Amino acid sequence: MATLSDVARRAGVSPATASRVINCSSKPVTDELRERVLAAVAELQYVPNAHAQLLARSHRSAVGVIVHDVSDPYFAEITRGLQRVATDQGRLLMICNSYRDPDRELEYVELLRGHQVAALILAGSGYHDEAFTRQLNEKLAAYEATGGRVAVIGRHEHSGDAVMPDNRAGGYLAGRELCGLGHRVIGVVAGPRILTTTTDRLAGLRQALSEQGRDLPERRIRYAEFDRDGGAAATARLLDADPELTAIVALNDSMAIGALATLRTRGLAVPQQISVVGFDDMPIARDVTPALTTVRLPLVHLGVRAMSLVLGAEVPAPRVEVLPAELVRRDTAGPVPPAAPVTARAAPRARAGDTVS
Amino acid sequence: MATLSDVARRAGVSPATASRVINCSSKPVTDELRERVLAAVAELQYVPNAHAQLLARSHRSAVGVIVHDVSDPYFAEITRGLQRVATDQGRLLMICNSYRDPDRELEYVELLRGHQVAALILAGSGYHDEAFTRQLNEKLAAYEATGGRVAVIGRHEHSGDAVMPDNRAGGYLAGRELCGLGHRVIGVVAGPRILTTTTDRLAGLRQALSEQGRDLPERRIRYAEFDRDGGAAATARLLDADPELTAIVALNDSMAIGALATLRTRGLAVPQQISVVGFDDMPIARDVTPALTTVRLPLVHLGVRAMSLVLGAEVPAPRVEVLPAELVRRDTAGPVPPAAPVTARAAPRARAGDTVS
DNA sequence: ACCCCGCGGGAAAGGGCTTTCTCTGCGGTA
DNA sequence: TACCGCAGAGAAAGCCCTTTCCCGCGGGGT
Repeated sequence: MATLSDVARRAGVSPATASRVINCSSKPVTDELRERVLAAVAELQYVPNAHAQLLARSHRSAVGVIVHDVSDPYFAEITRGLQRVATDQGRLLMICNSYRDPDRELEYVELLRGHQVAALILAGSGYHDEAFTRQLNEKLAAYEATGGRVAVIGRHEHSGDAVMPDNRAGGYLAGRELCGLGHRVIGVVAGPRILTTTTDRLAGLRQALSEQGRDLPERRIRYAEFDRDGGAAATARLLDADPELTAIVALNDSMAIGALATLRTRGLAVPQQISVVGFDDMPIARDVTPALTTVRLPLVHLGVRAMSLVLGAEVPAPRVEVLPAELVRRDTAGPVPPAAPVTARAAPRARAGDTVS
Repeated sequence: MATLSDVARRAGVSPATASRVINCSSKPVTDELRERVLAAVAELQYVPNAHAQLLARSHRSAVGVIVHDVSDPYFAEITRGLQRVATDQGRLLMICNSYRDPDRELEYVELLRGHQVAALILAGSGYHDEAFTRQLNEKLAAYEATGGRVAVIGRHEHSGDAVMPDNRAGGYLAGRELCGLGHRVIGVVAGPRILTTTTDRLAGLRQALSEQGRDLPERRIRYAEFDRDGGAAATARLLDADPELTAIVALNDSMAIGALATLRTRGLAVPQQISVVGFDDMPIARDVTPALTTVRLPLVHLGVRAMSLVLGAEVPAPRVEVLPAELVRRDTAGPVPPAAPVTARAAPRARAGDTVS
């Protein structure tokens, strides 16, 4: 790799001058030398060593982001919002996937700290895990003590800036909608119970039901991975255990899509025989058939706000912004059926698998 | 930020010793000193400055990846494959989105070079653009000249290692399938014509049709963005121009989903009135209704192979691996309808928009 | 004619780490 | 006892860049 002194030597100038030309420093350089340096850069295909630059410069520019999984549309949307603001300010984003592994999350905090990021954003659910939360907070505090800025999205554990989707209100909206449609026997396809997102959404749902004098017994909740296959499996278990079900709330849209797949396999018509409500309103929700009724979260905006907080002026008091959820009525939630033909749902209809050629 | 010398001072040892302990160097250190250093590290919450390390160490460890958009499932799957191999080898991945902007792609090559990545992987379609291709090749050549490894996925422009999905064969499979089902009037919902992926897939399709003595006139092709909305719009234009259509090939699954949305809006039954074949077999393909018949590409494997090539031993001759496509028959492609009721398809049926509360 | 100022350029000091080289002091061998 | 070798620790030389500090020189003011 060509270095700055290679360029300087070739141009017949000192490294200092070469550096000044390359970085468009305010210090004036005569046109002739400038030309020579630029020519040398082009000939040698010189690219400054970013690590040396970051070491020599004092100010930190990159921002670290830890999400559960960028390829999950929920985080993809949030990340889009983060990117937008970061790009506007000429910041580089370092995105890390924790894959919902708390240990990996801790490691990434260290890693990003080591990479001298100016700020750190943690997106995704928190964990009901005392020990982990304490460790994380220690690490974040240590980072903040050295001037790093931190914001979290959708998790309460951190004491600093936070942007929160209103998960509880969203759960409440889903519950109220189904109650309004007359549903009394509602099952829940939930994410891992260790995630605060799961419990927050459940709490809102529970509140809506209890306002109608109904409760949500644990046997009508199935916990599984927060993805399509988790939703499909949980739905199957729910149906097996409770054939009376007239509605299912899935705690995110991926799980809802899995639920729809299971219902289709079992020949249950949505929403005629059973209703489904999802959560998040990810882009695909409108494209499944029937289109998914779901709770919309302003995902992109969540990212925009978090990045703005973290790159904005430092304020004494930590800021917590709660962004509202809203119900999006599409085609998977309908009135409770007059009488559910119990026999139909007990017998899974075989569905032809994919054929591949 | 605490530095190594802070740690050393606190432990009462030299920076050299501290470094050796922290990096588990092969040089022996007495247990007592080791203890002291470790204690100091913990107390100071010391994290090594990654940039200083990369500067001091000679060997490069990170790998750079340039994709069009990680949140696009096509690239998300490829990236999953890349990650898997990289993680196994303890490599950090730097992932950059070019958003299909050639200039940004060029910039990212520089950026990653500046970050001293050990290897560079470019995934996604190439461009039919002489000037750009030449520039890119120059930059890549310069990088390789300094010991960098390069591999491309799904693009021909680079002369070195490459992993290619068999786009042409995939297009052929889609065409043959529809011909076999009796379709004669086939429309194509295509991505941007500047992308080689588009033209390769089209070429295969064209070949399949011509083997049946049919051709694929340009008026039955609509080029649009390679995403859901592009597919929806292109399908609308296609239907308006050619009501005789009995089948549509979408050149990727996102576009196919857009196509299905448009067909649903217009009240056209799939596959009874019109068939649809997608491309890529992204995970959501099996979950739309009807489930999408599509051409499967081994996306994860594409990533696995590319990373393996680039991290494996250097060989004199550049390697080109072509990974096969296969047809996945689901529910969107059926036999050509006996007689198409032309009137039905000319009149778009209004569809209720989402209602939000 | 002299002094001072300011401009354009270079020398050199870091920035935080790794690693080679050097040094000290110990145990073992002849 | 004298010498060699080696283990374990530190000193110091980079890695590549930025930036401050300093110096020489030419032009304007008096």
